[in-house]
Amino acid sequence: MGTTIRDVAFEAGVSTATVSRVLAVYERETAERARPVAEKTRLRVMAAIQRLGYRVNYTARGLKTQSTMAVGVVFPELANDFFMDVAEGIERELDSQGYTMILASSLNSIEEEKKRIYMLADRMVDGMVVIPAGSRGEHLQGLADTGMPMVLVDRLVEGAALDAVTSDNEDGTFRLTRALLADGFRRIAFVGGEITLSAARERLSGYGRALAEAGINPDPSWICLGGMEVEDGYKRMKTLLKKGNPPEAMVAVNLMVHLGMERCLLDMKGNGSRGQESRLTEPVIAGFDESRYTPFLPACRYTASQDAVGMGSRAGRRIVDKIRQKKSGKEETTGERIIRLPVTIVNSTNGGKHGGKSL
Amino acid sequence: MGTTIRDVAFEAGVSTATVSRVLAVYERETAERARPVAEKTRLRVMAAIQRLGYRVNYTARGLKTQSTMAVGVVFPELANDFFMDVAEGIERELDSQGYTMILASSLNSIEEEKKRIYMLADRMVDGMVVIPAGSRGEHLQGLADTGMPMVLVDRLVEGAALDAVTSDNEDGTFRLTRALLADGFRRIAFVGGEITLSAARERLSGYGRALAEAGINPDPSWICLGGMEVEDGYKRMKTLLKKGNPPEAMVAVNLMVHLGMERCLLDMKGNGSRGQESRLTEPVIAGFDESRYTPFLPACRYTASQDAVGMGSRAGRRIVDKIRQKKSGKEETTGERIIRLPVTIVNSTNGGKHGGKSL
DNA sequence: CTGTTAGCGCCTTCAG
DNA sequence: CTGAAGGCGCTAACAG
Repeated sequence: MGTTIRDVAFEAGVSTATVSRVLAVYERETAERARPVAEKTRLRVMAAIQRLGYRVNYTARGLKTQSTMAVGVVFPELANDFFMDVAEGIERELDSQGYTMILASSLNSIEEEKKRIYMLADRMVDGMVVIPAGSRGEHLQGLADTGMPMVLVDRLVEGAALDAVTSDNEDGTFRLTRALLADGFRRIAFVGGEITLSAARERLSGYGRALAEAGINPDPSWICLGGMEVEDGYKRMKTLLKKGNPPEAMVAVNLMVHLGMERCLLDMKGNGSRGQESRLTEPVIAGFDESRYTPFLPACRYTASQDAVGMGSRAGRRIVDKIRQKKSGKEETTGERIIRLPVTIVNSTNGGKHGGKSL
Repeated sequence: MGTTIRDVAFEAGVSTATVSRVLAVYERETAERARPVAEKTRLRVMAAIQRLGYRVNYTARGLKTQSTMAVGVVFPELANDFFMDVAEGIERELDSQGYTMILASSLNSIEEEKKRIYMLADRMVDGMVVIPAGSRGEHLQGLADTGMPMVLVDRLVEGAALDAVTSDNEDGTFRLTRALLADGFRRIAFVGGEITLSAARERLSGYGRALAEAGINPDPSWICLGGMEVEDGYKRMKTLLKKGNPPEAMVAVNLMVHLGMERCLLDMKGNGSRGQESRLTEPVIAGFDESRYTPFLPACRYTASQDAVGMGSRAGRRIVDKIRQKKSGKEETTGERIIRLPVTIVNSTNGGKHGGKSL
C-alpha cells in the first residue's frame, strides 16, 4: 500500500518509534504526553515525511490505541432540513476538534437504528450522537452501558438516561399559541404529532397550557394527533376543514406536517389558480420549525425557529467532552444532563430567519 | 475491550482460524472463497458467538484485509435537498451491499474538499463518491491515480477523467425553455449559474439551443450568470426587474437560485400582503430541480426534476462495482464512463412529483 | 477439515 | 533522547 512509518524511519535513518513520537507532537490529543525528541532528528523525520508523502493510517492507529477519532451520527432520515442543519453543526464542531463524522440513517425505524448503532460500534467509533427514531431507548442505553459515550439530540426516549440536547419545545408551542390568541383567534387546533415522541408530547403540552391560561377549553376534535410527515398534515387538515365549524387557526407540530397542511389548503381552493383568492375563510397556521421555504407558505403566520446548527455544535462539543473524559479515565459526572436550547418565535408574515423579524 | 475472536475460539474449543472461517461464510463478499468448515464445529462456534455476544472488529479486519467496507462521500454541503436525496440513494445502495457510508462536507471549498478526501483515504475507505465543490479536479484525479476507486456525481470537472453519474442538464433546460416558448413567451432570461461548474454550463447551453431553434436571438442582458445560491437569485432577479423592458419569463439554474428569485418577487409586491395581486406583470419561472416545496413557489410554472435518489443509487452501485473489480484484480474498463440520467419536466402549476403531473 | 504461524501499520513500555 | 520488541484483533497461507 502507501508508504508506512517504516519507510519514513528508514528514509530518516531512525527507528519507527522515533517517527511515531514525532507524529505525536502534532496531534492535539497526544501532544501533552508526547515524549521529547531532539530538534535535529525531528527535522530529519519531518523532511522524510514530506519527501515520501507519508500519511498516517488511522485504521492501524485505531487498532492500537482503541480510538478511531470518529464519531457515529445516526439520524432518522437524511432528506430533512432540520436534521441536516443539525448535522452541519455537528460536523463543523467535530472537525475543528480533529474528529470525523460518520453519518448513517435509521430510516425512521427503531430496528434499523439498532443495527446502525451496533455497526458503528463495530467500526470502533469513539462516541455517538443520535436523534432517536422512536420513543424507546433500551438499545441506546445498552450500548452506552458498555462504555460508549452517547448523546441524544432533539428527542428524549424512555428506558434510557442519556445526555441530550434539545429545544424548549413546550415553550415554543406555548408562545406560538399565545401569539395566535393575541391575534384574536379562539378556535385553535393542534395538528400532527406522534405522541410517543417526547418532542411532540412537549409541543402538545405547550399548546394546552397556552389555551388553559386563556381560559379556553379546547374541543377534543381540535387535537388531531398522529404522524410527523407531510401526508399526515394533509390528511389531518382535510378532516379539519370538513367539520361544520372548523378552527380558525392551527398549530403544526413540525415543518413536514405544516407543509402537508398548506398543500391541502392549496388543493382546496381549486388547483391551478394559486394567485386567486377563494371564498373559503382561510385558516392561519403557526408551525414549529423555520426554513428558507416558510416565507412561501401562504397560511403561515408564525414559526418557532430552533437553532438547529447550534444544537448540532452543542451536541458535538458534548460528545467530544465525554470522549475525552473517558480517555482520561475520569468516570464523569452523575446521571443524564439535558440541555434545552430556547426557540425563537418568528412572525413569518415578514419573512423569518430568512428575511423576517423575531418577536 | 469487547470479546475477541480468541475468546470465541476458547469458548468453542477451536482455533481462531476456525472462528474466522465460520465468520467468512456469513459475509457475501467472502462466502465464495470461504474454506469449508464441518457443520458440527460451525454450530459450536456459532453457539459460542451467541453466548459471548461476539461482534467482529472492523478496524482489525480492515488492517489485515486492507479493506474497511466503507466508502467516503464528500458533498459541497449537507443542508441541501438535492444532495441529501442523492445521499439517501447512495446510503441505501451501499447498505444493501454491506458497505457503510462516511459522509463529509467540503463546505463548498475546493481546499476543504482536498483535505476531506485525503482524510477519508487515511481512514482507508474502499472508495469514494464526490460531488465536486469546484470545476477543477486534479486532486481527485490524483487520489484516483493512487488506486482509489472514485465516482463523481452531478458535476464533472476539468483536469480529471473520472466516472460520473449526472443528469442530462442540457436537455433539461432545453425542454424547460421550449415549454416556455410553447406558452407564448419570447423574452426569456437565464438566471444564475457558476459558469465554472459543468452542470451550470450545460444548462445554459440547453437554454441557448431552445432559443436558437425558435429563431430567437437573446438579448445579452437576459443572461444573468453568477452564483448558485439563494442570494444570487435574489440579486439577479432584482437587477432584471429594474430593466426598462424586463423579460416575461426566466429559467433558473437550480432550486436555490430559483428560491432567491421568488423571494425577490415576494418582496417586490409589498411585503405582508402575500395574498394580494400586484399591478406588476408577474414573470413566470421555469427552474431546475423539483422538491416538495416547489408547489408553493408562486411564479413557478415548470420544473426539471432530477431523479436524485436514483442518481445516488446508481453512483452507489458504480462505486461498489469498481471496488469489487479492483479487489478481484481486474484492472477494469477503459477511461471514464459518464452516465446521464434523463430529467422529467413537470408542470408545477399542478403540483409536481409531490402532487403534479409530468409532461 | 482444522491448527499454527505470520504479519497488516502503528504505538508504547522497557532498556539502553 | 532513542531503539528493540511485543501486541492491538483479525485473516491467510501453509502444514497437518
